[in-house]
Formats: sequence, structure tokens, C-alpha cells
Amino acid sequence: MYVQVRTIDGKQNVTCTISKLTTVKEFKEIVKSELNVEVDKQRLFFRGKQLEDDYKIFDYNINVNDVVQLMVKPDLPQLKSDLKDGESVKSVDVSDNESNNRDPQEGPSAQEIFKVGDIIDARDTCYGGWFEGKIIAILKDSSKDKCDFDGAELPVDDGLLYRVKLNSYPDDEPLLLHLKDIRPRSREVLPLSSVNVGDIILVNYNIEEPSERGYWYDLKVTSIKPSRKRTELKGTLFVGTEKTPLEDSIIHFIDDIMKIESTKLISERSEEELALMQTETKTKRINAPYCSKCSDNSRRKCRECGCNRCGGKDEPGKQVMCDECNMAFHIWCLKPPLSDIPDADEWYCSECKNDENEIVKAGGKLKESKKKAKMASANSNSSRDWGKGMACVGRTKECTLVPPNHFGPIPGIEVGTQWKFRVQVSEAGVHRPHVAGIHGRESDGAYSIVLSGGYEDDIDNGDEFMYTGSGGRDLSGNKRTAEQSSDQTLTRMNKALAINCNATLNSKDGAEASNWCGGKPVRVVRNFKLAKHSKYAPKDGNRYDGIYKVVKYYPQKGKSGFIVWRYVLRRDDPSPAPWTSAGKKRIESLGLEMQYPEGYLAAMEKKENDGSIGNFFGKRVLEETNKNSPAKKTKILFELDEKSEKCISEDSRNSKLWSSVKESLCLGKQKFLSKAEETFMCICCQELVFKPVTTHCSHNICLVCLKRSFAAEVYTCPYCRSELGKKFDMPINKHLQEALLILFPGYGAGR
DNA sequence: CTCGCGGCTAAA
DNA sequence: TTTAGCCGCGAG
Repeated sequence: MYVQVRTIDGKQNVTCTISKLTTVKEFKEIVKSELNVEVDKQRLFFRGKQLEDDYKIFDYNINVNDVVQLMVKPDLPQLKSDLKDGESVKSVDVSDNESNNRDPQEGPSAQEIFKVGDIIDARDTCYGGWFEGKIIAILKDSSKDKCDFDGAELPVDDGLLYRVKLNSYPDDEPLLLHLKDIRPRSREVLPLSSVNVGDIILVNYNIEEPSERGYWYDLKVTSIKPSRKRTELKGTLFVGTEKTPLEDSIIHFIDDIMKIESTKLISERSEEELALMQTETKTKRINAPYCSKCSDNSRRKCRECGCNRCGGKDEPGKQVMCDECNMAFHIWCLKPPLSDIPDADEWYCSECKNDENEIVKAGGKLKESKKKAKMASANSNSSRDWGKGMACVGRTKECTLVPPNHFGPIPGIEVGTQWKFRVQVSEAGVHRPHVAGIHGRESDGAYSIVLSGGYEDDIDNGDEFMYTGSGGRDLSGNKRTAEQSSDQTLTRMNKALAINCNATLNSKDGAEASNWCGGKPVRVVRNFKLAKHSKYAPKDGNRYDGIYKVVKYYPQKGKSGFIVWRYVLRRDDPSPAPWTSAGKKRIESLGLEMQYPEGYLAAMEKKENDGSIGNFFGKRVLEETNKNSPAKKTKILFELDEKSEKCISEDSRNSKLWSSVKESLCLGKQKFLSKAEETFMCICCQELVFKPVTTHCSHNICLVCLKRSFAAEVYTCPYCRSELGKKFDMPINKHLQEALLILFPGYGAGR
């Protein structure tokens, strides 16, 4: 399996090949070799969650081609020593000389933003969140002698250092921060209803455990999805002084949203505002509790953070902690009780001690994964690696053009279309199951089948073939296939396929259609593994061969000696079959080529290059021959017909988008269409725009989606949030609609 | 919950 | 080179 690792700034992006059992620790080594970032400088994030060393890729549900973000820890400036040094020798404490009560209009102070005693939020360099604090001193930063404006109105760095005492940690040494990590205290709680996409707000988030309470961070809202149960608030979280963005962070504490106060010059503030800046906020923001069970309530008994036996939190000095499970125990609550805290370096509670005696681990000092219950492979002591390839990956897209119970061809999918993997066939909507041969419903019929030579009783004659039902196999031991070991029954998928036959269902003897063409259509896919028994199989991958009908079906003793259900299917499709010369010509003229998952070829090429010299050399030779063959280049060039060209040129409002889409013409029809699909996808419903409205800001949104937004009293463009105006009359861009209809036959069906 | 004509690894 | 063994995932 391959994933993308992207640096936070988005400047670097590499493909890494890993398995599902790769640990985060190992992963970091790979990242180190790819991006040359030391392992201990790496922080990896996926879906807003930090990846921790001892967990596995599997624990985080990372799928193929997913993007893992890499944050490089900055070299910590040694502020502490600077402080001691600067304080005594170089810096001047401006707070004493230019006092708080001076006239704000006066002289150089007009450049000042904060004064001593201001109640502020401070961004902590350790956790990267905003904490409530107060400025207790302002010092000159000896390393800087002028302001750093960085093009902004207010300086990013005003050449001063602010000494800040945090409310939550009054005993800690005060922090010394630059201007960029300080801002006026957030005071206003925002109701979710007043938050819009694009806003930047202060939210509570836990990087390690997003469902629990954490620290306070800035969030740029990217989506607000209202739902019956709970509104989903998603956005990009900014962590630390580097403002590291964590994309797709889902905010759980949607009632705890605060407005970010703007930083202003003292001279621009009113008397009232200045007074407010010096006033402590009434309520304290809630940070992550140490104990999620009792929320650190000292009066509540808790077996998590208190004594594991009685729950009491009294006399912590008389509690002993287990080195395995980290639970605490009063020495008198133990059985048998201890008279004193044990001297030994390690101590284990009775549960953990037993475990250790039962399983003899060689140097097994590693703490067990919290999620091992969920992870089946961790329980089986098999050392077999898995999850490197495409066998165990999930879908990355879903066909929404037609429902899963759709009979007949999938609009836009031509006979002869080829996919390397079954999961892609599923994504295209042609055959949804990843493994199974028949897709259907017992009550409805079968929608599609795959021939891949897995059943010995199949006979393939191209236009007509004999298919075998499923079942009658012992799949115990978590298998997907096995040899026949019992009789098949006409149930489940077997029954579904029987329903397609244009005859009354007979689950005893089977049935034959008198008018076979009248049966329900079955999409047929042939897999390259079928080649063992059939000359109609594709050379590689899976190929859509068109519509077939069930002529008859009946139970019969198979080669295994057990009863199997056999089905005769006959081709009934207007397009020529892929193995005929007409079919081959058609495939050629449509420019149909093997489809690979996104990023797959790049990952494979990389793997080859990383391998032996021989592989590397062989690859290079292959590339050279391709380059020197102009015939190949011209062959895959795809040209638009006159009608499409005309429609596209008439859509003048999207001329820019169309010309970028047209750049993909040289990559063949399929690449061109997927580029068009991507370009004209509605940001609201994530489908091809239907009855599109083109805004003045040149974005395309479905009419219904835009109406829905206006109904929610949001009168801005869902793409860029530019104001559309309450009275915007939403004209449908008929030219775009027509162009898309020509390119995507059947688009908008069922909408 | 069960089922399953994939696609991989590691042993033979 | 062949083959035994096994895993998530999506669908019913």
C-alpha cells in the first residue's frame, strides 16, 4: 500500500510504500530516508490526529493514497538562557519607564500594542495552543533592533518580548513570547449558528484524542454539516507558533467556540477597550482534564486517576503505581496490603503480574497497544506481514451516478473498459463487491457478475457462457475461497441470479426462459485469471464486456461431486464484444486503456527504481523506447467531436476552466473525462454540477445546492464565500449543462 | 451478523 | 516457480 506524505507547507510530497502492520516508528524511518527529516523532529498527522510511535498504520485506518501530514519540529530557541542573559545585561524593561498610564497618543508609544497587565491569550510553544494569561513585563528583544512588518499593517514582531504568566500554570516560570504568539483574550462565546465556512475561530481540540477535550486552537472552518443528531464542524486547525495546519479536524465541542479578538494599536483603542484589556475574564476556559473519567473533580471518587481499588484520591504519597497498567493503589487497599511503598525499581499490580507469568515475553517491555482489542492481527501471534498491496484497501470513491441496485449499463462506462483491480471496478459502480463474483439481491435479481476462473465448472464461449453459483465451500479460518465441500443452494446470490431469468423461479429444478432477451440485464466483467480456461479473458486486470441475460439455470453435480447451480448467460449488447475485430477497433478509437488507482503507477515506478540496478536499468530502457515511438503518442490523443467543441466554446463563462480541462485531451478520453468531472464537481454535494449556476466569482454550484444554502440564510458563494447578495436570482448556465450532458451521457439521471 | 471468483506474503 | 494461508472491506 502506498500513502502520500506531505510537509505542512505543502511544498514537498512523497509517496511511501508501507504495509498495514508498519509501525509509526518504522514509518518515520521511511519518512526520514525520503525527506531527510530526523525521526525525533517528525510529527505525523492523519485526519487531525497525531500518529504515535508504538501504534500501527492499521490503528489509524489509513487507506491507500491517503495524505499524512508531516510537521517538522522547530529547533527550540533557548529562551530561558536568553532571558537570564538579556534581562541583566542587554535588554531594557520598557514597562517601568514608559508606564501604563501614559497618554496613548504620545510619541513612540503610538506603535505599541500591549501594555503590562493586559489580559491576553498566549500561544504556548510546547502544546501549540492558546492559553489564558497576563502580561507581567515587556522587554526589549536584544536579538532584534527593528520591527518586522512582513508586509502586514501591524508588525509581526515588534522587537519586544512579552513575559506572560499563564492562569492555568501559576507556579510555572512565566513564558517569554514574541508578539505573534500574543493576542487580546477571547471573550465572546459564539453560537454555532453564527459560524460560517471560511471563518477563523477559537475551538477546543485534542490532537491525541479528538473526541476528548483538549487545548484551544485556531480553526479555519471548511464545512458545517447539519445533521439530525449533531452538527459536524470541520476545518483546518492551526497548531503552534508555526501555525501548522491540520486539515479535516472535526470539532466535537461545538458549544465551546470563541471569537478571536483582533490585535490593535493602543492608540486605536477607546478608553473602554483599554479598561477591558486589563480586566480578567469572568469564566475560565476549560482545558483538557488530566482524567477524562472524572474530569479531575477532586471530590469525586475515581478508579482511573485515584486508587484503582477504592477510588480515593487521598494520600497520594501512600499510593503505589503499577509499571504495566499505570494504575495507582493505596498500599492498604492491596491484597495483601503493603506496609510501605516498595523500594524496587519496578512494581506490578496483581493483574499485570499474572499476565507476565502466563506469557513469557522475551524482553517484551513495550506497552500493549490500547487498541489491540480492535486489531485482530495483533491478537494472532502470526508474524506474517500484510496490507502492502491492493487486497485490503478500502474504496476511495463511490459511484453515486446510479444506485447500487441499478440494472443495466453504468452511464459513461464503455464496453471494453479495463481496471487493474477489483476495488476500482467497485468504485466505478460496475461490480460493487470487492471479492464476490455475483452482486445482487435475493428479492430483486443480480446486477453484475465477474468471471475469473475461480469455479471449475465454468465454461466460456464468449457470446455465451456457463456460470457457477456461489457457496458450498468451507470458508472457516477467515478464507475468501476454498474447494467445493457441500451442495450449493438456491439462496442469496444464487437466487438473485436466477431471478434475472425470464421464467418463474424454480428452486428445485431450475428454469429456462422462452424469451431469454426479456430477462433482467447482467453486467459482465471478465478477469485476466480466467485465461486458464478461456480465450476470451483479458490479458490483465478486469474488463467490462457488456450486458448478458440468463437463458436458463439448473442444479447439477459438479466436478467436485457436489451439487452446484449452473447458469447459461448469453450476450445481448449493442456494442461489439471486446474480442471481436469490431470490438477491438472500437476500444482503439475510444482510447480505452487500463485504469490504475490514483497514484498507483507512480508508487510502482518508485518501487522499481528503489530496487536492484537491473530493475532500474530495465525500466529506463522501457521509457526510452516509448519516447522514441511517436506512433504511440499520436494514438492516445483524443479529439473532441464538433458538437462537444461547439458546446464547450459556447460556455464562455467557464472558458478558463475548460481550457485547463482540455489540456488533458492528450492523455486520452478517460483521463480527459475524469479531469472534467473533477473540475465541475459541486462543492456542496460532491457530484457533477447539475443545473449549474455560475457565480460572478466564476464558480459552479448545483441550483438545488445553492438554494439550500440561501434557505439557511447564507448568501455567499459556497466555494469562496464572496457575497452573492440575498437577491441573486441564480440563472442556470445552460451552456455548461449542455456540454456536460454531451460528455457524460446519462448524467443527472434520477436527480 | 455472515459471506466472498482478491491480492498479497512467505513457505515449500 | 507454485501454493498455502490470511487480511479488510463492502454488501446483503
